[in-house]
Amino acid sequence: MTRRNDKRSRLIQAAVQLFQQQGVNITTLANIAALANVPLGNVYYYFKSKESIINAVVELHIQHLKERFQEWEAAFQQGKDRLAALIRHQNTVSEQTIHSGEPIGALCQELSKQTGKLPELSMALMQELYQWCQVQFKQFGKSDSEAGVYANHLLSALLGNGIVTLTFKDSAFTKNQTQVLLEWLTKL
Amino acid sequence: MTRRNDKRSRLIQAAVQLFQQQGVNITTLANIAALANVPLGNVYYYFKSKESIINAVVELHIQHLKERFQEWEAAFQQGKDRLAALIRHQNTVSEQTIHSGEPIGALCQELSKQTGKLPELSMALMQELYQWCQVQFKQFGKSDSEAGVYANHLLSALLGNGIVTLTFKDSAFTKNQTQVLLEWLTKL
DNA sequence: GTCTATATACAGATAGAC
DNA sequence: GTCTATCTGTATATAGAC
Repeated sequence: MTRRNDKRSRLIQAAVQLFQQQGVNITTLANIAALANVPLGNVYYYFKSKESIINAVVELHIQHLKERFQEWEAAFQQGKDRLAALIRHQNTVSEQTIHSGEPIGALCQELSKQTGKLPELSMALMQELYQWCQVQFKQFGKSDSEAGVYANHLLSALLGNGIVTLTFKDSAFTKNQTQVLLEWLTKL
Repeated sequence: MTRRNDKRSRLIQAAVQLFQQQGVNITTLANIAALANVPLGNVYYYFKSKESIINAVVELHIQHLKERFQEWEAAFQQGKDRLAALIRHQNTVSEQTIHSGEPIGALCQELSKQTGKLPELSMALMQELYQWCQVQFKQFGKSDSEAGVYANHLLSALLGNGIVTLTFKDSAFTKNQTQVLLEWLTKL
């Protein structure tokens, strides 16, 4: 790993964190540079614009999703169990959700309202999540369209719960929603 | 209605619209003033800061919610039917959701990450929605805690579906989620 | 009450020394 | 490759003429 990549990835890491905590629009390049311990002017050696940092952040989220999906695919044979892992994962990060909300939902909401290529990018991120869920539902016998409806319902519930938990600043909203979704999943 | 209130309410209306379409952080006072046909400098005769406009916008949302709730309470005797009206309402504005998302969820997500009094304000808005749902669930026999869990699930599903529909820019996600929620409600 | 002009602050982005 | 200094644009907010 070169020194170049080291600073670059530190900047991306810092951006991921700040976008999540404060939102994309509020976060300045100065914020990111400061958290990454990189001088402001140097940022432009690694990224040509703020938008290109956003791009890199979304790509990283997609990569992290893929890694997590691979873990669950290796750990669980059944689609139901894999989806249960996704639901439980939400619960394990509930304390973080209190302060920053659900990262992917918040990011997509913000980027979808932007101009330029950002909306498409956020669609790709959401698609990653949606398709994986859909595949898991199909794995245990649901049809294409059923699986789509269920994936939509599951994602909506998870992302929306991020908003509720963040707004009320109370992880109890995540905890009881987790139970409801696990019961729903079991009965499918 | 005095001329003063006329301009003031035009500014609030414009802010409601722009906050919904673009988000709070991106929207400038110049945007709001232009849409309301009020010179920029004049805005400060009616509002002492951007934050006070945000305040007024949230208050208006709360007022609109109360009005809608009163209509549904008058139109339907049963809590179940009232909640069904809330679910169907989401479907009637689905075309708007494609472009701007679900207004209250988006607003709360943004304001909850801000500093100052805005997070409390967004909590009050969400609380309005949450409590009304909870009351309706109790109306048809659910206990306090059951009603809380159901209200949480319903709100999460509705607000989260706003993110999914906005990101994919496809109202089909709202339509099939509406069906799922109505069936879920019927079986409770 | 209304509006123009402007002060102030800070954002994204660049030039160029080292 | 790295960093300082700075340009340029634009946001919030104010001063003050009318």
